[in-house]
Amino acid sequence: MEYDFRAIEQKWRKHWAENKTYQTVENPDKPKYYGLTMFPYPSGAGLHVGHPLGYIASDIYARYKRLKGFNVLHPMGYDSFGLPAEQYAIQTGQHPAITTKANVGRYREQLDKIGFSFDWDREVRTSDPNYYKWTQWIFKQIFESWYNKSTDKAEHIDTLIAEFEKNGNLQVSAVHDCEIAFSAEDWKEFDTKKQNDILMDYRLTYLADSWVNWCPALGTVLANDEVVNGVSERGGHPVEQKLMRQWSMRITAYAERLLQGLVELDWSDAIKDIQRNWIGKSVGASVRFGVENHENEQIEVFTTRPDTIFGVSFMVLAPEHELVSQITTAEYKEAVENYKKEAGFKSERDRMSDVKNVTGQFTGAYAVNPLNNEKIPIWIGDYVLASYGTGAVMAVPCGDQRDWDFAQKFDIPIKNVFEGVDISEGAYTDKTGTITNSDFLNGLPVKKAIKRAIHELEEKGIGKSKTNYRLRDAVFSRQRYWGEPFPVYYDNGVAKTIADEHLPIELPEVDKYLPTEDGQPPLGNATDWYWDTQKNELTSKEYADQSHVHPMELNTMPGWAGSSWYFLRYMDPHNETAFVSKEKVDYWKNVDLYIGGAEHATGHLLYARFWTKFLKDRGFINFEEPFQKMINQGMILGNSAFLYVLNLKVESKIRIKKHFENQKPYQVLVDQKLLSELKSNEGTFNDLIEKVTLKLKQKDDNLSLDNPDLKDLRPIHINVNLERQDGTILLDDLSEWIGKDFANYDIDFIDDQKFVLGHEVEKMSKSKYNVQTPDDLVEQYGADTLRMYEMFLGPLEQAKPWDTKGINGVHNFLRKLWRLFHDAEGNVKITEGEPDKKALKTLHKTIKKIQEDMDRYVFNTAVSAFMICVNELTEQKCNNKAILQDLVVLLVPYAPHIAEELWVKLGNEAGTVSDATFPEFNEEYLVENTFAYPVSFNGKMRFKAELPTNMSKEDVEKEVMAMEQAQKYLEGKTPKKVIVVPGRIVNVVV
RNA sequence: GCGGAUGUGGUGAAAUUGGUAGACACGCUAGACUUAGGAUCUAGUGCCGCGAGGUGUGUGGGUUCGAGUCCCUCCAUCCGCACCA
Repeated sequence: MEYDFRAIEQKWRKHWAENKTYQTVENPDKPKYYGLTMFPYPSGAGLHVGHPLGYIASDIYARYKRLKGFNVLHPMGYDSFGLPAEQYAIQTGQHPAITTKANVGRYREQLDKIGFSFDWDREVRTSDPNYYKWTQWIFKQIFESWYNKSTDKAEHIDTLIAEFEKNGNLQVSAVHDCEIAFSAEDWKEFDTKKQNDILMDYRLTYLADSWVNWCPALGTVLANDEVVNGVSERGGHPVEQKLMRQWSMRITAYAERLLQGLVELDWSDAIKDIQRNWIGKSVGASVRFGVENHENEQIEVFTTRPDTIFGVSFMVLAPEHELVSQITTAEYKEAVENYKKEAGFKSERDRMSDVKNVTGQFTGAYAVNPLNNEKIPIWIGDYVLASYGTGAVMAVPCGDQRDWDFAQKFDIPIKNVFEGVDISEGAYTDKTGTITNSDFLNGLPVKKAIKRAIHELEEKGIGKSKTNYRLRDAVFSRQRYWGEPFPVYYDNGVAKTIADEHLPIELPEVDKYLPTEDGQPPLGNATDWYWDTQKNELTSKEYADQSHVHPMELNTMPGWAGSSWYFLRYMDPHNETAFVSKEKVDYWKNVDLYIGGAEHATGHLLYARFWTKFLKDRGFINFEEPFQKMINQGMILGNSAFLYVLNLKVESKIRIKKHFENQKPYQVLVDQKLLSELKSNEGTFNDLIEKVTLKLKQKDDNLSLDNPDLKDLRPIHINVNLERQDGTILLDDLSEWIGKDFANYDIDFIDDQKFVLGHEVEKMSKSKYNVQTPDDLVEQYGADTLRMYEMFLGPLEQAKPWDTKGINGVHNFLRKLWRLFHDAEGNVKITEGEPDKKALKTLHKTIKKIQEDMDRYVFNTAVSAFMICVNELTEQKCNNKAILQDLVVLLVPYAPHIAEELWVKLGNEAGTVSDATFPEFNEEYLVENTFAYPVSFNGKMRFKAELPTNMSKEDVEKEVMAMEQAQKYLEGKTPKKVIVVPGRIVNVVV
């Protein structure tokens, strides 16, 4: 019997499903292993071959851990709230829940075909009310918390209220936005509204008017990580800054811990660096400068170089800085206003691309350096950002290149505070050297000078040491329908949360998914979107005028809400009384291995860390990093196929109306073969032009080609699934696929009725017609082949082009494996008895290799090791049961279906191989008596010398030098030196 | 500009601690068998050369008996950040 993968795979998938082979139960007697892959957004396009890459690696590792005796949690679910389903709903009126359900069904079908060991009983979907009930609950916990800097953790808001009642906010050290100071007495005097407003400034999620990234095309605000180069990450739509009342998450409270926590994580440096960069910590000082003629005003600046404070020769404020209008003198009013206007017109994108161009405007005002009372001009300039630091810089042209450029452009004097450094050509930005011209800092090296300067500033009460972060609070509101509703209603403008027992607050039905006519989010279309505080239920807007009926929050939560904690829900997915039970989270703890894309570095991966730390602070879980080790799988790129269209402009001698229609380009279809000829040989191109011209003349004598040029060649994507093995596409397939437009192309210049395709590696995408689904490959080769092939492609982390050419090699390997167990007639042929030495060596070499590769998360070379093993056993004609049995177990993680089948053929109970024991490596079988020493002369390998492994260095040297070949390479000379590394190499230096 | 990653045959790649460069596979060449198949088997396959031999891991240099691996220089590609004070 041949290897019938279709029958085998179907049979075992059914067996696993029926017997719940992969159901996971908490078991305190076994060590736990939690392997997780980033759950997918179920898009309408289905899975392509890039998606399963990470899942396969994760599954292999999970199955491996299982063989190693671990109790394995390996779940899967869906990040099922999101924009595409909603956009589709807007277009078609189809409820996103329906689309989502259909897509999830398709994903599940595709995933099921690949033989994953997921425990599907633990599936979660973020759009499921039973799930988002707890997302809402966690939101409430965050709402009811503040960040206490003295304990360095989040605490319940009640502890803050108690403190306010006792001492006001005078002794509170919190991360907050509160701009007023008040005593206990003041607090008690405040009305409820005022108290709530103040608390809002302390809550870890808060409602505030903030500058947000507004994307008109998507009709929603976006978080900073969702904006890339000034346009939306999804769809590439323009984004503008807008002041809006929004929910935000006070992630900045965790900036330092998010930064420090990275140290302990086993993540790639790339991702850690991206997060560090995003958090953007800089240490320095804040200094207050006085303003001449404005005794009551001070300008606070942040600087990382307080040591250069005597080198300050001007000050620059952001155009939006609040003091600008106050301090600008009458003389400069108009110029300043004009500059502000101009700066305001520039989009963020323009400002970014226009870095080189220095602009600014003098305000007429002067600041006073608090250390030497020197008068310095105050400018405004758009290189200073309102949103970073204090929106003002003390400009030190000798030590900062941008300040230097600015001073140069506007002829502002440059003071040098660095000893023996030339600053005539540019600023000196190194943090080394000695400070001079700086009063008490003279003669100090930079580092000491920084400390000394801060000390002095603090002493004089004009500044203090300060740490600044680039990280901003994350906007948490989205003006969309398909997301978690907030469990919040507004009682006379005061945001109040709905009690836990009434959660989840389910998404209301709406008749359309667009914003309302007065510009409110889609939930504004819902009729039953009012909260009745007497009945404790949602009610209709008809009752809106009743005093106990209040409007609900109209925004929904962003996509990252549900994904910030999903890994916890898998532990206890059906719990109705808690988001996860204490016992279960204490057992499973955090994720041991997380596999997913690197593109979530500043989004999901940061937010999930933030929420985890928060949940730890509030005592709900006992760890503060969600993902201990992470591997970022590389993108699988598509291998796009191309044909080319040569557009030749047609010119008519007679310029009368009827000829205009002939003036559209004459299009010649060119394939790769013709293209190379055209490029390499000018004659071919001239030939072609001549022939085309002839054709035109036949049609109408007045027509000719206008400046034919090979540059007017345009590639067109061809569906890669129509490509044949030899890299061509048949005329019929092509014309059918392109459709009626095909008639416009002249194809006479290609022979054979088939077209040679050109290729280019690009991102896999529907629009490039280069998407390949796993389904076809599973159909053609089987899931085991697909699994092994995806691993065989190369290192997991690396981006690599998808190419099915090599898949035969892996498929052949499985067939060869199959033949090891069968005779020529296809009957099972396995012998009992003691295995021979050679076979044992092959097996144990393989065990060692697989073990080592798993330990360092390398999957491609493990596949090679299996191939080598089977090649050797085939050569040895080994069909010994003991050997084959261990081999089958080794193979379970990679090719579970065939392993199950062979396991049964070996006489074992069906369905038990997943819980077999990983074979023990035994060094003994690898011990050899002799070793073939490579003998090099001056580092060049010349020949090999087979010598006993236990031979001493001296004897090896003697033996080798006595050899005939050695004499040949010595050419009669005496060796200067002979290096012998026992069991490794011999190198002769001549 | 700053930070990170990667550069090895025709292709995907391997070389884990400085020790035989190209394992394994695809492709290709030649051959065997054959109820022509997307089957199996044998031999070959980095480049130059008939050959002995030479040469070879992006470039140039260095350390070393020995460098794909370590150090310095430069180049290319990709990713992230970018007037961050």
